[in-house]
Amino acid sequence: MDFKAIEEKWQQRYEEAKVFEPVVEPGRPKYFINFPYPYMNGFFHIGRAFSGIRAEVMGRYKLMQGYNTLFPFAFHCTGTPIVAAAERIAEGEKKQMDILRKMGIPESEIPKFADPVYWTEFFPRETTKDLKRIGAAVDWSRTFITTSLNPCYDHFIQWQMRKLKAGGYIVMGEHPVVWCPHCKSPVGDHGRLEGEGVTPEEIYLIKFKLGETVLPCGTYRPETTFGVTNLWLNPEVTYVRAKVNDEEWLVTEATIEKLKNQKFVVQELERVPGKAMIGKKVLNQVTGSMIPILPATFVEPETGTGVVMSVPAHAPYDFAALRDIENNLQKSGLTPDVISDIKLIPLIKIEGYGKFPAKEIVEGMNIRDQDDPKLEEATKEIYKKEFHTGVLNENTGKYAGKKVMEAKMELVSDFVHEDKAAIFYELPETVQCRCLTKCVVKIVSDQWFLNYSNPIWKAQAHKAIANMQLFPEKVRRQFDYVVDWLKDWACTREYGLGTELPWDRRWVVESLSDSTIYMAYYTIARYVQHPEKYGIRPEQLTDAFFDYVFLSIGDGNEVAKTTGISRDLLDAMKREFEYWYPFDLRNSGKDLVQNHLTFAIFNHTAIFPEKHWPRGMSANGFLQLDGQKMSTSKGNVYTLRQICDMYGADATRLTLMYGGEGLEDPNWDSEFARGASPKLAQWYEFAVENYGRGRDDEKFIDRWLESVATRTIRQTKEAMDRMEFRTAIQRGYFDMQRYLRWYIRRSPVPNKRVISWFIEAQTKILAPFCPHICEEIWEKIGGQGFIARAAYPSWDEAAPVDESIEKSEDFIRSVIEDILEIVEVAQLKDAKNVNIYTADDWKYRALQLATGKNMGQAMKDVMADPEMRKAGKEVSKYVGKVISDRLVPSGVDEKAVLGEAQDFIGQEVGMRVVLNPAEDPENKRRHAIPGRPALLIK
RNA sequence: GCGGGGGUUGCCAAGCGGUCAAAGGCGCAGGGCUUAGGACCCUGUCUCGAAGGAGUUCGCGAGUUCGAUUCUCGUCCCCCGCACCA
Repeated sequence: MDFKAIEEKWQQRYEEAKVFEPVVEPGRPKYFINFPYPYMNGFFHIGRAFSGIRAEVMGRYKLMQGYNTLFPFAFHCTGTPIVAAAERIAEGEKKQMDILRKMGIPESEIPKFADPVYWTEFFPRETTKDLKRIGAAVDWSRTFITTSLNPCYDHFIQWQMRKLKAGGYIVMGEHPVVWCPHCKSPVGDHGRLEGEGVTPEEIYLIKFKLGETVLPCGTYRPETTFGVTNLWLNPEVTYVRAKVNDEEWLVTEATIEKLKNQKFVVQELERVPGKAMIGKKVLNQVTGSMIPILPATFVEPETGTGVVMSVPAHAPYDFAALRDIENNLQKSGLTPDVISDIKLIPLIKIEGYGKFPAKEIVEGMNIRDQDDPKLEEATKEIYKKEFHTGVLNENTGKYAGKKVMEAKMELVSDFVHEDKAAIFYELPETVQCRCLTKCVVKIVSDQWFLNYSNPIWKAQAHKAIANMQLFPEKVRRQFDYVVDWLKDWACTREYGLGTELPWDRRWVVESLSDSTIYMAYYTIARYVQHPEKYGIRPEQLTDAFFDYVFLSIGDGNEVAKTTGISRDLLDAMKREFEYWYPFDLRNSGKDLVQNHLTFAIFNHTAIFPEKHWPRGMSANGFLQLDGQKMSTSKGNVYTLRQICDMYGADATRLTLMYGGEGLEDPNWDSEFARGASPKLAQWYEFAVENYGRGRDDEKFIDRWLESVATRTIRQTKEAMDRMEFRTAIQRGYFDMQRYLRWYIRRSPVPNKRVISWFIEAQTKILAPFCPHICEEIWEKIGGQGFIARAAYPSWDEAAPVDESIEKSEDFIRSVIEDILEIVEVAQLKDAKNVNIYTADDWKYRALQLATGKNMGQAMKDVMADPEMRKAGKEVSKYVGKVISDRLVPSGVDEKAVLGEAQDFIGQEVGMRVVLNPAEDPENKRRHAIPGRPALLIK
């Protein structure tokens, strides 16, 4: 079977007939589904294709449900990666060129990628091809790219930003970033050689005082200020006395640059060798005590401020260093009295440790000195325990009795307000820029933020979520959590492709911020993106235009006049928006719940009235490849194009959708993919061969097939409604096929009406998953139009599932299985004859009377029947079994069913079947119970 | 660490108080389709079993219950996110 030819044939027909380019049809219910446009720095990845095709399958399903369905698609080009990659190509960087080579870009084409604009042309074009190739039911008349390269979209984003600003949703502020001092720009993950995922962490500078000089000690644990016994300075390091804001600080040289980057005003005064400070006494402003400065070699000048406070009761490093001094007082050059005053000060109680946890762990782990690497582990252990389970002691004043976790922020805020501490940012690990420079933390000011921390806005977002349909329902918690957790989002960048911030042209709108309400743009894209048809020029897309079309603000005639767009065209767009909006569902990978999808919710509530807020969101896991996580290092990353070449469109789609559902990571099963085409080919052949053929008389088994298929279609539809596509394929394909196989076994010549009905239903169920082959079948069996637009299978509510028929069939199956098992176990391969004895009538009656009751009541009711009393002992034995095994009557007329299926059973087991013969040589009949006839095999 | 999602028989995966040795798919084994078969159909696929049965299983450890894969608690492991970025 030539799948490729079939796929191309139908893709062409789809395009010619504009099957997926819906137009406004007033009165007809619509369904608008979409998918976050992919970023165009490469081909469409198979993992992303999984999420995209889920949306597309849902769209196709809704179309078959009768909805006027819109599934548009666009391409994201905003941000730095494309620009950065193009620059690297321009520089001839091998690594970047290899990436393109690996994608299959011919050598001669590579130089073109030195221009970022080329990326934005090439990849959207190629991705479009790939999506058409997979049969994606996309309305391509609405496609576009982002950034100023698309002036119409650019105007739309400018309108959006002005709208948000006018609404008070955009504020100015500052925030810490990872910064490259050489490139003079923030360095995101993709711009780093080292330090992926590292972000600035807040640390606290506790101010100790030596006269008027402040010694700021960097710490993650401000609560331990209550237990400081001394400070540590590295005697081998040079310190600097400097004017910092209005105070005089003492810090290491390396700290000076860091302070400057973090908005401290710094003026260096003089250099001081660390050694000179040893032995001096400083004031702990929090406790009021005077403590000495002691020497420690573990103090690194690059970390924190190079000034460290010592809490030997709770910090293993401090305890070890202090012990080192005691052990070798001479070397430290200190007098004994300095040391003798130092007493460990406990301030946190935790379970499993005594008063001095640091002492215990250092001694317990046999840590030799302050340079012992085991200290790292000890510190982590104590920190974790104390932070999560620790309670502050009475010597912590107003914080006493509180948990460390809870008291920490309160105490920081108090210290800072009392000028006893300052907030500072530090990188917990080294970050190296691609230019080889070591990165630092910089506080960027004049930065524009989307004010997601605004509680009123958060409340709106919660409200929107509460009214949304979510798949799977489990993500609701996550959405609500994210809304609460989200802080202000820096929505502008200094660098990269995008839309200039309309009121401050230095900035470009950041790439997640230009992607929040663009689904609205899809509704009018078929007009504004096609000047050749409608003659709309970008400059005509004024704020008044968008206000009118999207928000019904302003007078149509006035807007037509000022924009120069005809009133008719204007209103056509307005109608289009009002018909399609809000969107019904947006599907993506689960990673976008925490940012993009939630941003979309926020921004919709800010700009649109409630009736246009999103109706639904859905999320799915990340595609694994044959159980392996996809990653470049494993070399198992595939593009949609590659997979499609290997397996074909329908097989790829079916395999993807059978890969999994819910939030768990789905799996691409190559074995399944390999077997998919033959399976589909087989269905094609069966359908075409059997449709409209068969006998006319109706048998028991025909009703059985109708019954099980009806039930299964219903289950399939329910799964489809919830986007549970794996379940839908399980029920709607594999279960259906299993039933069909049994049906054919029972009745090699099918009933004409039933088999034709079944073939139609099965093909339609498969159609959203494997559209091409299903179109082909549909055509061959004389279906009207495209199966893509045919009505999804339904069932006759009046002739519902017939349980007794299904149970009867199960009964036959179980009898056959029992016979085969006996033959197997008793090694009766040569048996020729099987006698089947159904249970005595009284057992059916006893079952009827006893079922669902307790033993006493059951016996009473059964024995009330005089007939029963005759059988006495046997009756009580059977009733006992009914109760303990919770048996229930099946309602199957066993004699009749076996009579009907006698020949079939005989044929299946290869024996002559005799039903209820008078003779019973081995006295088997008495073992028979309802649902379980006795058997004698000879 | 925090928030969320998970750990089921060779693999993928359903089940979420009794009907469960646990659906389905894949893989594997045997048989059939009177040549072949990467097609298709049957059968089997935890262990034992010369009559349809019995036993041991659902990350690990406790508990609730007449009864737990399903509920509670503890514990270990895996995935996603923790931001300024696509």
